Amino acid sequence: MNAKVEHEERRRQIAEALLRIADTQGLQSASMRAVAAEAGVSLRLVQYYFETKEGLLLDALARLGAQLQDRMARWIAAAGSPPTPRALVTAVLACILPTDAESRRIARTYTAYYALVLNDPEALAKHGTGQADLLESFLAEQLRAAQRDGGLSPARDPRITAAGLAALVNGLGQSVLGGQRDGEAALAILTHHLDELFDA
Amino acid sequence: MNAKVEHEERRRQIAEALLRIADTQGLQSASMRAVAAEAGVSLRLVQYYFETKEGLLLDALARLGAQLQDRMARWIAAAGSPPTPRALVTAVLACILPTDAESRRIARTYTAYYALVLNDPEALAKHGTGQADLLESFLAEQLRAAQRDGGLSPARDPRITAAGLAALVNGLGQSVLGGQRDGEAALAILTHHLDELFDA
DNA sequence: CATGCCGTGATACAGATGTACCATGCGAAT
DNA sequence: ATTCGCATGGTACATCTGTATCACGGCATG
Repeated sequence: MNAKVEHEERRRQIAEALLRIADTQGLQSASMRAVAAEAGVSLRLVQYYFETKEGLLLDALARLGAQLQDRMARWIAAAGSPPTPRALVTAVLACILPTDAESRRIARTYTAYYALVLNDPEALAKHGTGQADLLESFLAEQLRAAQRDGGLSPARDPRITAAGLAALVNGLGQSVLGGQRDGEAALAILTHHLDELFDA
Repeated sequence: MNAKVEHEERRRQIAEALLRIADTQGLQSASMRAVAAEAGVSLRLVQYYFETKEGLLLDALARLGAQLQDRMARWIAAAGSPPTPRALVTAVLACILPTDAESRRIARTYTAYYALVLNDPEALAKHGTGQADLLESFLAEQLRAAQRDGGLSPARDPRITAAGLAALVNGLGQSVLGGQRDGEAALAILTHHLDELFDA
């Protein structure tokens, strides 16, 4: 049916307007009216397609997660075929770092949500740990594969090393968003650490 | 003069009420009226001691920074006398990690400010890079000292390693606040990485 | 043709928020 | 004793926010 397709299209249009505002002005500026104006629709329509504001926020957050997953899939695909474990780890981590417009947008928007979700324990339980745990598991698995291939010292603990790498890129991303350094400097620090990890 | 002392005392009382709300409910819940109620004073007094809300937010942020600096000074003092460079690095990094009530409070409150400041470029320039750069410089200096003492391989780049450590603890802190793991697990990951750094 | 549902618009409403204004008490200085 | 400045209280005001309500046109189905 055509109506349903347009429905989803409208929801996407409105949710992405919200994400655009969250990126450029922060979530506290994303009022229903501001989202409506940004999306070029009336306030009533935002209400119509998302009954409540919480619904809109949650839907947009889900779309943001999908966008990040898309980006990661693209960077993984660009890691070569077949990719080495080291290439996969490098791709995934570098992909998260705010080095270009898209990753900066995603990082900034995630940060906007982060502070909001920290004081909402139930939303935290639902959306918080899932993606991050998945990332760390993936990294740990690739590190184990690298150990089997001899590209990584067997003395390293894959789980702990994976957690450290994930935390490192998150922290580096924060420093980039905070203006402490630019994306290239952060990437240089990351690759430096990866070199030390895989060459020792 | 007594009046001035009370003045500062009132400002402290009100600013700490703001920080308490930012910690427990987030900065978006820290309205003038909420701060007044939390501090046990009238709305008019909050206006009187801080002409504008922005002034209150900035003052409270400065106090938060001082509290973190105090905590770091205490942890440095507890690192032994004379402390080894490694002990200093460990103390400073572990002190930032949200492992007890105070550090969790500071980390949560900083996060609340973080999202707000990200979309205010001028405030970002003033408060953003200073503390973080200072921390990294301190860490780099201690790493150089460790290299002179033979406790750290001279092959490591102090600046890059210091930046990596700072980013690591920030990222670990994020994961703790997000509920991905508890403070002890984060501390275990940090000490594991420090062991690998200093023993290799 | 009539009916009724769906998308859309305009607007109303209640509450919150930052700030401004007026008033009052009180201690000190003239 | 009067005046003056500071600390404090109460409250008004304009604006914004999320949500609810009323209204209208179109289109399909009976």
